[in-house]
Amino acid sequence: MATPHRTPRPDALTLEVVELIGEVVARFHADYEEAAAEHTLTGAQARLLSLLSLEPLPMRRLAQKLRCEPSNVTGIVDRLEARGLVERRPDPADRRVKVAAATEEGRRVARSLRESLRFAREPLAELSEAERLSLRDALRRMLGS
Amino acid sequence: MATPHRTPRPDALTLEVVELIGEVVARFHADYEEAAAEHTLTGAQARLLSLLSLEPLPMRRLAQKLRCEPSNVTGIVDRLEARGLVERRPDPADRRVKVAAATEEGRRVARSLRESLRFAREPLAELSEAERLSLRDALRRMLGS
DNA sequence: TATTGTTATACTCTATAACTATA
DNA sequence: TATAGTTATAGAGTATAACAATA
Repeated sequence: MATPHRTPRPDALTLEVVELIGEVVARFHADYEEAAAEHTLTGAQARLLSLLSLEPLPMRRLAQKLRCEPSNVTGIVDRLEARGLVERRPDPADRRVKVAAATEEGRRVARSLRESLRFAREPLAELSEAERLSLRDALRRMLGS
Repeated sequence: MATPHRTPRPDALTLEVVELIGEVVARFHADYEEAAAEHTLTGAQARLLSLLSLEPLPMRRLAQKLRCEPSNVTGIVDRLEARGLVERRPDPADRRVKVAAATEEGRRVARSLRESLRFAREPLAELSEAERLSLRDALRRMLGS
């Protein structure tokens, strides 16, 4: 066979970058979970609350954004609602829809959560502005945006 | 008060890079979970198996590497062992210790898992070699290595 | 006494399927 | 009929505490 691999085997540089990204991902996640825990939130709760702190969303949309089944969203919103961080509102246009929205307190917690994310400061602080710019451009191109 | 913030508020560029890293993290995770699911593994099982495909490790060390409690490792190894992907070996030097090791089949699955990680190819393929080099350097510095 | 791994327990997240109330 | 949200269910991950075997 002339082409033993359907897709090209990544070169050494690519493999190293993948490895490094894996480490960054692990550190980012650990930081995020830790910051959530400091606010007595689980990671899933923190992610949902962060989304709602930007704009209210129907349950269905939340499930899409969180890449999970709609039935899971019910429980997560239930728990946040029980703590007064989120509320469910009716949608006047479609009475089947429930729009989840962060409360004042919910937005406060989301802001505090965002600011306690050390990842924004520590590892990035190691980089010069030029490095941050080139990092930004590389990430943008990777994400195809 | 002269200094209203204990830590400096990140500038706009830093915030954008954090945002982008968040997206990369999300995509990486989604890819990883999907690749694991294709092998009928959960994310946690895939991570543990990947670790063991490099070298056998005592249960305690596994917990440290996975950043979780040792009691959790018991269950994950149980499930992988039931499928013949991992085995527990005694440690001759300390009879309290059990060393988890990937079986031949486990290493095969780990290799297949690694190769099915699209993240290694698709987003990085968008970058030129020079961009990958500068991305590597930035990531290295962020991780302090 | 301290440490390793396990068990028991309780909670959360997750997907699947069935249900309800709307559309 | 189709859709939005919920409920019921079961499996998996997680932390905590208590335990047995070994150091």
